[in-house]
Amino acid sequence: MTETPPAPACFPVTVDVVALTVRDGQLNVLLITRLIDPFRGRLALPGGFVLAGEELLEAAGRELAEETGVGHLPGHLEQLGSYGPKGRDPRGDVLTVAHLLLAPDFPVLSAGSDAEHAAWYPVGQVLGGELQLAFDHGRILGDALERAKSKLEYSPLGAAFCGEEFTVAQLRAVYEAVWGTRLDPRNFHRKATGTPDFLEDTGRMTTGDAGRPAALFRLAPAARTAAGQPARAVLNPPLMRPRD
Amino acid sequence: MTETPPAPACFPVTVDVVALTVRDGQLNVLLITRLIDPFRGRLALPGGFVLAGEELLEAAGRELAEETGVGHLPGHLEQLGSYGPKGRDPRGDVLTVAHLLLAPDFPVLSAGSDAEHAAWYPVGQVLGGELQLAFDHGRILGDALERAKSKLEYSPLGAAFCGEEFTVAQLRAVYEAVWGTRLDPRNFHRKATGTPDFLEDTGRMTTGDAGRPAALFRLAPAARTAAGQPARAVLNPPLMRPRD
DNA sequence: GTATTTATCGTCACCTTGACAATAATTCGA
DNA sequence: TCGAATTATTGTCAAGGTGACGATAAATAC
Repeated sequence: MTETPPAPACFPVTVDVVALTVRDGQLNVLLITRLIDPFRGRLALPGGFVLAGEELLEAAGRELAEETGVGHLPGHLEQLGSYGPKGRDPRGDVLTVAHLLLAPDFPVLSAGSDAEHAAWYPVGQVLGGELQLAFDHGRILGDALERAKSKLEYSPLGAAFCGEEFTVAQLRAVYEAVWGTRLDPRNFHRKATGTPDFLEDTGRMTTGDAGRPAALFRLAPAARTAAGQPARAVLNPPLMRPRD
Repeated sequence: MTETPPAPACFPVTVDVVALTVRDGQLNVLLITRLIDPFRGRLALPGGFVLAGEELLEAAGRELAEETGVGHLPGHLEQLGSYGPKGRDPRGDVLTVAHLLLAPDFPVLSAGSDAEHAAWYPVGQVLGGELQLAFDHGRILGDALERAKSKLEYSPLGAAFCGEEFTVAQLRAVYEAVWGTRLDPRNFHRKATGTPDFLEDTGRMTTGDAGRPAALFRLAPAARTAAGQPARAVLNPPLMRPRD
């Protein structure tokens, strides 16, 4: 058999992004429709090659912005993990570094006809349905969901799905969508507002919605990074997700 | 994934391994002494280039085995995260995928004079002391420690530091070394033996040690993978680590 | 207005934790 | 050989967190 040359092993490196949001109480993931082979016509995670001189997070943010047409990405972006390089692309070995974006619902610009079309898809529909993702993106999505679920337990990252200010019920809807369970509103309210360094009352209230107005909260300073995004683990003991 | 750009961006890809163990009640990390520039003479994480046709975990295991001279790696190996490629190696952009090994203490073969010397170093000495790791390995080590600490909370992975069979006290020593705290032996015993699907009594006891003989446990089947290594998250509620 | 909806506050039993007493079963040392 | 020391294990108890659910507040819907 042929010997593998001892030359330093170089690989094409891509970044992929699992962008999650909650729309109408459903967890959604951002997917693009591939216009070229392999997997032409299939849905895939947005992503692309890392450019020279770029950091991984940077590349992930750039690719996502390019493919959705948004200027500034909302939400929290973090690295998920790396996959490959063996056997995940029929064209050859490609290493991909997957990322996870937890974001409030944002509109995806329907790009022109020659660009790949990006859109939100309900996660349940992607996993359970006949939709099959390109490459190993189904596995990556699965890992991303598991990460998202567990992050909500012990970090304030659920707030990344909400806007700057939000009600306890909106935050609860995030937990319910990500975990796929119903939570008792009263117990959730007690835990969310009672956990130190989690939520901060803005003093303002919602108006116009059905039912009693709700207090508006924002993330407490201790739960935010300098950039304003939720970061530090503060939920101790964790917000426990019901195990089956 | 997007269309292939004119010049697909390729990078040299390495794997690094943060191998942790507990020796004499102290958390230790496996480091090699670099024999070549850059950072000649400095301590660094073991690692090396990913070869064509290799998976990441495979490459990490191979490199670690090569540099320590052990045949079969004990313990639990998992991916930690990727770093770079920008600005971490003075010779150029290199992407590295860091890994984490939690293992029982194993002897490192002192390799010949021309090979890089691998040895265990107490983590406290590496972090606090004048020892400065090569490249961005100090940051990687820091991330690895944080990962290890949090894994012990909600997974049975502490047992990866022990052998096949172990006493509750040995497991407690692992927690104390990794977390850098003292734990009450009685409360730890209650939690460890009382958590379903965590420990399984072998029916055998220790002999010869000072004090009352201790019962020998192994990981419960539900906490093991097929390979025998601890895997599934079972500690719910978690084994809480004392926060400052 | 009255019904409905949603938010928020309380209550209570149960469970887990942290602190610590008590007992068991061995080795160590005189 | 016999206490002393050491380590393991079982309990006890108060404090705090959780799950289940009643009750009340404050808006919109009809």
